[in-house]
Amino acid sequence: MPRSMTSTWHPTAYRTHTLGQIQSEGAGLVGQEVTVAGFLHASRGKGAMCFADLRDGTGMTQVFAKADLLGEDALSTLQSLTRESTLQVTGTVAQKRPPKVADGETPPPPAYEVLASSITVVAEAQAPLPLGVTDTVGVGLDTRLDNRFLDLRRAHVNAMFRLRGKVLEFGRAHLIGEGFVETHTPKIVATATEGGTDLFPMTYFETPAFLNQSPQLFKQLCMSGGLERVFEIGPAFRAEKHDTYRHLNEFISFDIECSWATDDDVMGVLERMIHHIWSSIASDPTCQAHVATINAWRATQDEDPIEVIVPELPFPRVEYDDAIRIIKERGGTIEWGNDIDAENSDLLAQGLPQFYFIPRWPMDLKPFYIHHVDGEEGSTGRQLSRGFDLNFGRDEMTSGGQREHRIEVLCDNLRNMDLDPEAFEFYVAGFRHGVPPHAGWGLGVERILMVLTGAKNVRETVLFPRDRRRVCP
RNA sequence: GCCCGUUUGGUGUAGAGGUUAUCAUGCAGGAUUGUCAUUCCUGCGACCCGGGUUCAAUUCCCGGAACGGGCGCCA
Repeated sequence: MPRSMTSTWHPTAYRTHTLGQIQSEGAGLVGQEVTVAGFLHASRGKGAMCFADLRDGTGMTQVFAKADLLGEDALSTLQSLTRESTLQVTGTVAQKRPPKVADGETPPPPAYEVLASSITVVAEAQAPLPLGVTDTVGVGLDTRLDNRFLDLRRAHVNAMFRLRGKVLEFGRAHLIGEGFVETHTPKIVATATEGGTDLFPMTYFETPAFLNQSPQLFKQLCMSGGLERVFEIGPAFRAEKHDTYRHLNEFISFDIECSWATDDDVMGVLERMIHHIWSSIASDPTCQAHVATINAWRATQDEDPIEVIVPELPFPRVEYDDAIRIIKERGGTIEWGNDIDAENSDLLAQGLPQFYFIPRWPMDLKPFYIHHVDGEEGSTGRQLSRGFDLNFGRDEMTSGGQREHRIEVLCDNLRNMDLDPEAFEFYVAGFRHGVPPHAGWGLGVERILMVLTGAKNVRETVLFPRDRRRVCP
């Protein structure tokens, strides 16, 4: 499996080096003139000298300024510049004087700074800031989201989104390695794709249309089209007026569909992919640095550090039938045929500290496109399906299953669920001229990120979340 | 959609029927400093909106708005 590529930062019109390079390549740069740029993270010193911490996307470097090198005017400009202003600094690289350390303590590794010879204020930051980028005082989520551009400058928030990118990178790499092809399906659709959930209506020229709730039906048509193994990472829209820590009205769904496969086969794909993501993050130094940044913040908030614990393969499987029995044994109120609600999920999750599958749900709890095998019945004699969920603790990460490829059964399912096969003709047609048996799943990217980063609210894992009350920014 | 709660400087908070409204952070000015989350001094800055009760409401009551938590449903 290809490792994550090491990124190369080329010089740009605004800088010769990144601030990260000043630190990582500092020994070789001492005495050399460089131009760097970034946000003014902090500045100290109002007298004859000034220490300014400059921050860019790669790290932080101290700029040291004295009047004899920089000039009186430029020095006082720097000293009066507001936090978070952007500036460009030209100067020579030098090794920082090591800090005083108490006896017995080991001195820190050498660090490098820029002795400023000229500065350009690019864009001044208005004060006061709507939220403090470097402050350790807590900030309410709503204030943060209203000012997300500033919130993102905070180290632990920035680290969250860099980790998000890595999760997608590792997940994508794993699926490509298993022979899956990346695809895109339409987000503007003419009919309700699955029924059940509320959709956002829109107008497509003169035709009523909707934002797609999932790529489900289209990725199945790809199976009919012989693409064999596809995946898609894309948005899904749900007009549900829910208001919880784990729901969004726009989220990113990580979907696969796989031909000549059963539910058990694609559970294997899913657990191998998650295992790959976790083990890649655990062994990637950049990711570990992001985790450390998040943990440094958590420490200031009296929160326990997060740990990247690579889950063991295979993940536990607790069939629906057993899940109901276990919940009852633990005192939960539930009947065979009920969905497993949050409270009962808590009971079930006892003793299951990580990811676990719940396969073989009752057929009448699953959508029309889920396959069933005649004769597979639960303890009450009712028909089971080949649908499964993947949970972490109480939270559902994935739902998936083997799909119904038998056209007569598919149409029966539609009718049994009060849906009209005519309305799904574009989909049903795909089963009329030969189709492989197939299976797949959809994984909530944000929910996976909650697990990885310890975020208690799904909104933390999305740049600009869309929820019941928020469409802006 | 249902239930519960919250709303105090830019940010995060404490608090009480009558206070100079607490603390932290921030901001402004000053002193100190090749600093390492500098330190110290001085100052600035707030009770969500409407109505009611009361001699007096930011505090109690009602309504609204905004936000947060729980549930349903889902990924």
